[in-house]
Amino acid sequence: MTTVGAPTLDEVAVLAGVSRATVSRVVNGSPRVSPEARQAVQAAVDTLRYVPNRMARSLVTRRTGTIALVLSESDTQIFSDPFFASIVRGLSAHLADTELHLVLLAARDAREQEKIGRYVRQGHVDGVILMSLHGDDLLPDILARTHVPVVLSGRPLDGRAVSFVDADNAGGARAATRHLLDQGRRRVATITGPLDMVAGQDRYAGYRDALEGHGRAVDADLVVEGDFTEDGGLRAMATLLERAPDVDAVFAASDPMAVGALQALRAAGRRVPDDVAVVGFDDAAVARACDPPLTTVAQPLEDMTRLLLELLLRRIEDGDDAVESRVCETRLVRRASA
Amino acid sequence: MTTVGAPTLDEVAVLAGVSRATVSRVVNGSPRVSPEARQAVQAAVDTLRYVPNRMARSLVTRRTGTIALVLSESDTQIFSDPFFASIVRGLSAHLADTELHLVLLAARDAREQEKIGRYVRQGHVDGVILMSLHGDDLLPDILARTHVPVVLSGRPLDGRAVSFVDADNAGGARAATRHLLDQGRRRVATITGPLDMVAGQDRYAGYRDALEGHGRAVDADLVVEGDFTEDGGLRAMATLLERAPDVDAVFAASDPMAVGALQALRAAGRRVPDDVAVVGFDDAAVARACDPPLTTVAQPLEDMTRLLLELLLRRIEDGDDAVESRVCETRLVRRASA
DNA sequence: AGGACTCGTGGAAACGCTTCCACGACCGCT
DNA sequence: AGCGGTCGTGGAAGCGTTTCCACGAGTCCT
Repeated sequence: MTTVGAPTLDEVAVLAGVSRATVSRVVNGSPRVSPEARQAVQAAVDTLRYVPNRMARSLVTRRTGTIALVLSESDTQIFSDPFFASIVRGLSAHLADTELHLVLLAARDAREQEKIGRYVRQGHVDGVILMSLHGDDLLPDILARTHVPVVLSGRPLDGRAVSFVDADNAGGARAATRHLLDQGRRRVATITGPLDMVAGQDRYAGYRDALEGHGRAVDADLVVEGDFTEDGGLRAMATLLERAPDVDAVFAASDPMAVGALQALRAAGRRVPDDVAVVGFDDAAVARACDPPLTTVAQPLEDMTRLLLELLLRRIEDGDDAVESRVCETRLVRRASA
Repeated sequence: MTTVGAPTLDEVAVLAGVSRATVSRVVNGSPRVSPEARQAVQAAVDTLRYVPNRMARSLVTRRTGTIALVLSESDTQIFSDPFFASIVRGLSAHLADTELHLVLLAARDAREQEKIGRYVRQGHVDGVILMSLHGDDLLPDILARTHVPVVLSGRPLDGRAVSFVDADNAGGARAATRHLLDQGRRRVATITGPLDMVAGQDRYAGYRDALEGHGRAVDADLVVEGDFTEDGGLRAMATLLERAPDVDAVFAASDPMAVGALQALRAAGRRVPDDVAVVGFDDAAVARACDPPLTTVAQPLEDMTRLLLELLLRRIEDGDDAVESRVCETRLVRRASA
């Protein structure tokens, strides 16, 4: 028994003068161990710097102690979205005092998605949280075949039966648009998200709802599709100003796009909110920092990440396939831009 | 032998009418298998949808087939840095046709860093690539104790003996600054990166070098510390304009900061490059897209990620502790901003 | 024709852990 | 005093692989 590699349970057992079984019990915090034995084992663990071998443990427990957040985005662009960063932060925070680890997996194309599928099927993780689904996304199907619990961040596009947690995107967009209409704005435009994404669709639907609720028709000139990025927002606003110079309000489906719109408006010499009112979505940090500060729609990120984890962990624990989902209320945050 | 869980080697063996050993051999592509046996096994694998259990395999091979990219950044802010996204993209691309998986691990505080240390020590990964080190970073020490191969993206701050791959930051900054001086600019400022990061320090050092090479002293009024973000760049440029209204050139240590500077300059009514020339660093996508397009310093990302992987994989294969490092040349890309 | 190969194959040990089961020792009760 | 309990403990089986070793059947040489 040389001490070349990492120390094993046996070595600890020998040093502590007990059996492997007892060491295992101590390491796993079983109550059925005498104080003396426990202490001897602890000492041995410390002097040997023993760390259980995860592979060996997983082989018998069928648990890895890690869950994956998988991002399926053609571009690596998603990284720059503050919403994504918030989700990561929220999940990490909730996991902080558990022994569950969070790993991020990114797939840019179909090949990488297949690779992630293999990774999951091979048993590297206990469950996965899936984010950012475009219309043509293969991952839900790939993962469904793995029999590993999955919960989506965001409603699935095709209404399939999976667990998910989402914000009330339509409701938030409706509130935002209504806020603009209630101010007496006559030409309320929108910069939508990508319309092959649910969040893009739902926020656009909310915009339409609000308009129709005020007895207005949707004017195609006032709708431009964006891509959730600041740069996309800038370009979209420029297009809008060209197509409809009389625009006096705009609902951008994300804060970065709203910030981009702000820049385009400044470049065009329009004052915000006097000439054009702007509302964003997400209540990202940038919404507070920009000039003027953005009126925006806040999502309860704390709650959403907690629910995401609750749903996933319950499915992992119980091993059932019950699908369950939650939709969280949004809140309009009024600042200077509208 | 019920088929409740995932199928095992045994089940495949029985179905194919061979032994476990043979199945293992064909699954692992050993040449010492007869064509008939191979075919029978393949068929069985296909009908059973057999996927080897990674835990069991790792237990004996001591390999997990995954490497980690760990990000140690107090903020989740690093996600929004295009340089980070490029590294991820490069690594994924190089790994695409291997069976090695890349997972991302993020640590925001000391506690999460310890947790990552445990994750690694438990044997979840074969090696780690460590990114974005601040001065007070604990991770190199934590990881050193795990005996898992580590290579740093970026020179270590304290000159410790570890493998790393870095761009010639000082050289790039020197070239950028020289480019400005050679145009006859008299008041060349810099917006530095965080000075507790190596990239921040080295790029600042290159700026000083170039200045001194031209027989100029560094003017403290012309040096403002930024944080690599666009917003930080905007604020820094504003400070610069206030402290030194006669500034006629600025070297920003990252493209996002340069873009921020561009905005501040536009807001202040300065023309670029006529009144003030601007040079960035990284040659991010945004450098091409902004107005005017940025002159910037390109790093050979393709090479850097390839080297990162080469160094790491060699250490994994050979199991040696040889430290080795590479510094890659940068290249000045001239566009309209300077 | 017989020995020395190579080649494909299967049995079995090993990887490091958890957990079932059995077994003594001790307790408090009747 | 004897009996049923609880409690702490150790032995051993088992998780799904890989891989060493041995073995029989060919093949090729002298």
